[in-house]
Formats: sequence, structure tokens, C-alpha cells
Amino acid sequence: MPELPEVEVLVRHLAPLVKNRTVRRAIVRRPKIVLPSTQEQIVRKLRGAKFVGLMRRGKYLLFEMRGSKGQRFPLVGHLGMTGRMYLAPEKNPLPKHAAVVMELGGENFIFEDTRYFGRMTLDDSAIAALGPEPLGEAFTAEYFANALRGSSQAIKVKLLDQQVIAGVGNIYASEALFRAGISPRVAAGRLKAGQIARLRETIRETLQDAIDRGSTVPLNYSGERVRDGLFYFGSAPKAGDFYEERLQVYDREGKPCRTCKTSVKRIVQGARSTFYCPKCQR
DNA sequence: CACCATGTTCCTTG
DNA sequence: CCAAGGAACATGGT
Repeated sequence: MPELPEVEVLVRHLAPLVKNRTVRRAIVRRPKIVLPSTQEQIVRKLRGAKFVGLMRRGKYLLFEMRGSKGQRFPLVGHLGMTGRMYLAPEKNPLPKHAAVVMELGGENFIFEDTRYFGRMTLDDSAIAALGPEPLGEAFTAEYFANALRGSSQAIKVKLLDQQVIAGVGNIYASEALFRAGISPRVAAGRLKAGQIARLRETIRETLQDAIDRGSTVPLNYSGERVRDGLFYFGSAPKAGDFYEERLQVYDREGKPCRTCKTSVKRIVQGARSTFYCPKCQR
């Protein structure tokens, strides 16, 4: 579920649910998930702590906590590839891959992650290393041009560099390049000023559209499979029963480009799939 | 069985 | 030292 838009939607969903709640007890079922913190540190620090606020930075969730002695501290979450966070009734059995559980009284805050690539840690150093927020003011065309200058790396690969832009992942990188009409294989440093400005725009549009359309997973696990906006590749439930096409190229290998009908191509860059239209993307 | 998967980090290579 | 490429991590779906 995890690129910037998914994390943003999750944060908006979770923030009012956790605000002012107190952690009675924290359980670490998968110690790897809290690294570089230790299981003991997490358990000790979270006992009696209260949720003060919740923000997103790149693909990270930043929980602002107030400890039992009044001290503020950050709790940093990352969903990895398969992480999910939600509240569930305390009587519910814990899911198979529950990595960290916080008992809130009546409900549990559950961080489950089948592949265990995610994080829930007290260490916030990763945040400082991130590039600007693509939807924020610091992400200007000038900044972007500067960040790309001199790089021989393919632009698609460059877009995944969290030190350049925070939050773009493998799906939206392909999507933004399609919208900009730019080939994913061009060296980042060879883009013209106009293309860079255009790509900056399409990155912002792509991410904002995804946020506006809602979540890619069911966010509410506490009821009977309440699906407040479940969709993923290709389609999204709208207000009615209709499904709307969501992605233009990602995971559409061999399917017709929605613009020109040319077959969408899949290539591998940096050991990851890239999808693009060879005709629309020069 | 083979291959693929929304992410990040670490190792190797040049 | 730096940039770039690719494997590793761990589990599940097709």
C-alpha cells in the first residue's frame, strides 16, 4: 500500500482515531521491525505514552508522543512493501503477521506487515535525510533541475531516490513520466528545462490525484469488512457502482496505451519494473 | 517450480 | 571518494 498518497490517506484516517489515546501496553512480536530501537526500549517508552499528533513525511508516518513523564518523543513508522496500520477491537485475535501492537483500552493499534520490511521505531534519523515534499513549496523547478544536473542515472530511477524527492515510489514514478511524455530511460541530467518543469507538474498532479481518490486498502478493520475505498491497480470504486480507470501504464504491459493504443512496454531498471508507452514517451 | 511484488539498505563494481 | 547496479531482506500470489 505504500507510496506517498497511500501514506497520506492513512495518516488522515488515523490521526483523529489515535489522538489523545494512551498506550497501556506495547507488544513487539517482531523485534526486527523496531530497529535500531530495541524491543525493551519501545516497550518501556510507550507504556503510558499518549498520542499527541500524527504527520506524514515522504513515506514515513511520524507519531508525536508524550511519555508518561511528560516528555515528547517521536515514533516513526514506515510501511515497507506490505505494512498496514489500523485499530481493531481488543477481543479480535491478532493477525498472523502482527509486528507491533499497542493496547489502547478497548482497541488495539495494530501494525501488521507480512513481509516485515516496515519499521516502527524511536529513531527519527531517516526523516532528516529526505528530500523535499513533492507537494510542498520547496519542490521548485529550480530545485528539481539542480538535483538532476549532471546525473547519468535514468530519470525513472532518479525519481525513486528519496533524497531527491520524498515519497515517490515505483508506481507513481512510471505514471508521472507517462503524463509528462518523457521516456523513463533518459539520463536525468539530459532533460531540458521545459521537461523538468513539466515533470515537476505531473509528479504533483499524479500524487494529488491519488490522494484525492482515496485509499488503496480498506482502512477500517474494526467493523465487518468495511471498505472505505478499496482499490488498487487499474480501478477504483466511485460513489456509485462504477469503476474508474486509475493507472495509465503501471502493471499494464501489453495493454493498449490509453492515449494512442500502442502496446505498453515493461522494462527493468535498477532491478525494478518500469512501464511506459514507447510512442507517447519519446 | 518459476517469477513477480507498492521499499530501503548494503555490498560490489567501475 | 563517488555513482550506479544489483542482491538481500521475507512472505505470498499467480
